[in-house]
Amino acid sequence: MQKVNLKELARQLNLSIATVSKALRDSHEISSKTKHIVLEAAARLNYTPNPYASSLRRKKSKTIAVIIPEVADSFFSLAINGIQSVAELKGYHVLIYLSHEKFEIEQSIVAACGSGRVDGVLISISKETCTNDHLTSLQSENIPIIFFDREFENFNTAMVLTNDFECGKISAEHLIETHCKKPVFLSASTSLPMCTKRSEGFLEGLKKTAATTGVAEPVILCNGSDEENYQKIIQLITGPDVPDGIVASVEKLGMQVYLACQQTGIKIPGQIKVIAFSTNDTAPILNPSLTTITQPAFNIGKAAAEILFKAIDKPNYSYTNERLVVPSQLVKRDSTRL
Amino acid sequence: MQKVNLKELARQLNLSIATVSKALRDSHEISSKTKHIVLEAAARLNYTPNPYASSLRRKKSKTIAVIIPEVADSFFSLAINGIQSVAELKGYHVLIYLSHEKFEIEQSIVAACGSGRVDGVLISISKETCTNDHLTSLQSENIPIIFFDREFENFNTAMVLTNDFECGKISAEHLIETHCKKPVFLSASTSLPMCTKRSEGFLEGLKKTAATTGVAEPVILCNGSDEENYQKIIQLITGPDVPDGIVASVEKLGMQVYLACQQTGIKIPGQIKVIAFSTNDTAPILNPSLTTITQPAFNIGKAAAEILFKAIDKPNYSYTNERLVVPSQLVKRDSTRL
DNA sequence: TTTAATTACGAAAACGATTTCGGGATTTAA
DNA sequence: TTAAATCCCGAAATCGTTTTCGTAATTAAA
Repeated sequence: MQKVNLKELARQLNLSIATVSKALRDSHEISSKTKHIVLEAAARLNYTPNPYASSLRRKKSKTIAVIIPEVADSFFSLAINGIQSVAELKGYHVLIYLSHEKFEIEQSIVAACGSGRVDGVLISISKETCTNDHLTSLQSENIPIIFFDREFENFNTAMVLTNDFECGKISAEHLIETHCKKPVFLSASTSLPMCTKRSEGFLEGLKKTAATTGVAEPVILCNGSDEENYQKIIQLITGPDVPDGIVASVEKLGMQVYLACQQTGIKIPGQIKVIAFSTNDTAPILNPSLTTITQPAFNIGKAAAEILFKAIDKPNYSYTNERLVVPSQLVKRDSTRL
Repeated sequence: MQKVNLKELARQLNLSIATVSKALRDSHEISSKTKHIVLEAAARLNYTPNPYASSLRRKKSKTIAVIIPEVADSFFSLAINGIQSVAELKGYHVLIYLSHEKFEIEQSIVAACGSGRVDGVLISISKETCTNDHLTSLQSENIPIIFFDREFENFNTAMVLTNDFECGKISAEHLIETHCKKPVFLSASTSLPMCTKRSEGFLEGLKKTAATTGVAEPVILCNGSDEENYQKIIQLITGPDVPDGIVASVEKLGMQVYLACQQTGIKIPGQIKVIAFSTNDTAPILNPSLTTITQPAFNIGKAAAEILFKAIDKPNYSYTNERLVVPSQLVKRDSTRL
């Protein structure tokens, strides 16, 4: 019960390989009578075409790659779901790769996507990524690449992002509304546009307040290890210039702010108000419930995949200029209650 | 800058295709001088072998499939990380498939894994799965299948699980210790051994209490949609026979219990104590912090992948008898505080 | 010196599918 | 009745590798 291929199928049916192949693909060259016979035999013998032989000949792998930094974040879990939902419909297979935020790993992954392994790539670049040679070389093989969530600036390709700058601004404004005098922004990276846009938006939002208020350095970089970031947060909230409002640029930093406040006995929102960019559905039942900027992770993944398949399906379609912004939403909860 | 294959490489070097191929694979048949020349040219021309041609010839895809119900759950996110960590080391590619808990989808996914597409499969079966024909037929193609987290009983293959029964028992005992008189267990399924073992363990743990205490029906089935389950929980905690302790068999049910209590104003742990099987790292900062049975999701994924690669690497190795139990841990927090 | 063994390479056959092309048999048009 | 068109099907090339096998050239053994 194995290894029944076209040759064997053809032998049993006393037909040529060519005929059987064409019958299976419903070619007009084959009579419907023959088609029926072939399909019946194929089902009976449990024939499944060898995907690699097919890919080799057709130069189509029916496979896409998704390259993300980690899968631990709930954002990427949801995004994968979105991607899968459209890949499924198109009958495509999905390879998942993790760069672990390392540029070298990302490079080798991208290289492995060449030579026809995949028909297209969805990528959220790593924090370390500083050149785009690997992406360029893939694109020169005519393999479409789409950015989602995290883009690489100055590389011309389609991307699906959220309104990072605006959300940074909104977060600052919301803190000001709730009477924060000294809000700070915890930035996860200085290289990711996703992150810098959020922090720039935050600073923009801050301009509404008098210049005399605020802390000396409203943007605090937390791009170390989990432990380092945690210590930095502890120092921040127990230090001399303690803020009364914190915006966490990524989910994990938000969690760490909560842990740090819990550990040090600092009250949210009494002493410090907190907003986090997060898609975690536990936000409403946190202690206290967490005000979030909720990204449409599923839809971002879905939209990116849809653009990718448009690019795959029509090779002459100029996909590289597509820019889609799916807006996030501020969901006010108790962590910023007055 | 594309499509440089062996033939082109050989032409430029004035060597035969066979020689170039062998040189690249470091065959002993080729002189080291020639090898150097070939390797240099390959690097210079950015040659990457076509994986599908290679797979076709070698009958090895260097790819494994991971089939899970959903990726939304944090358990599976972590498990994927564990799997990836070993696949990376082995130079394998990872295809992710989602069954959405549907048997039909699972069937077609498993079928697609045949005919050499993957060298092995890691699967956590869907709730609906009631026969194993699809798995049998894959195994008859000599493709190893390993269960992780969720097994299918009576199908003889390797599996990596956690100590579900024991943890069910522990959860009951812990509730009794904290003076619960009427604990209940929310079961996500009656078909998944993972779930039934937990509930059986729970009932076993309950035996320590006098038979007169307890609710009429201590195991409550919540296998509907999110909304249906939520309504069921609301009814439970506002009904006539309200429990004073709840064990949620899966993460999501735990979240819904919290939401329901929040909505109805019922106090945790004052009126109801809660334990959830969960790997969500927000447990410590929930309102109140949540007592969990924490599964070693990463290690389960990792261990399953390691067994799979043992099976792949040595085809005569009888992997099907491997049973690995990676124990979970009860982490006591405020939701079961006295 | 002759024979045997070793070294280094190339020709060609796979792997399993798709597709082009050609040609009998049948039907239609002239 | 003959020419042309249509319908079905098969032979063979092809995709890009890997691998077996054969064979010159060189080296070692006799």
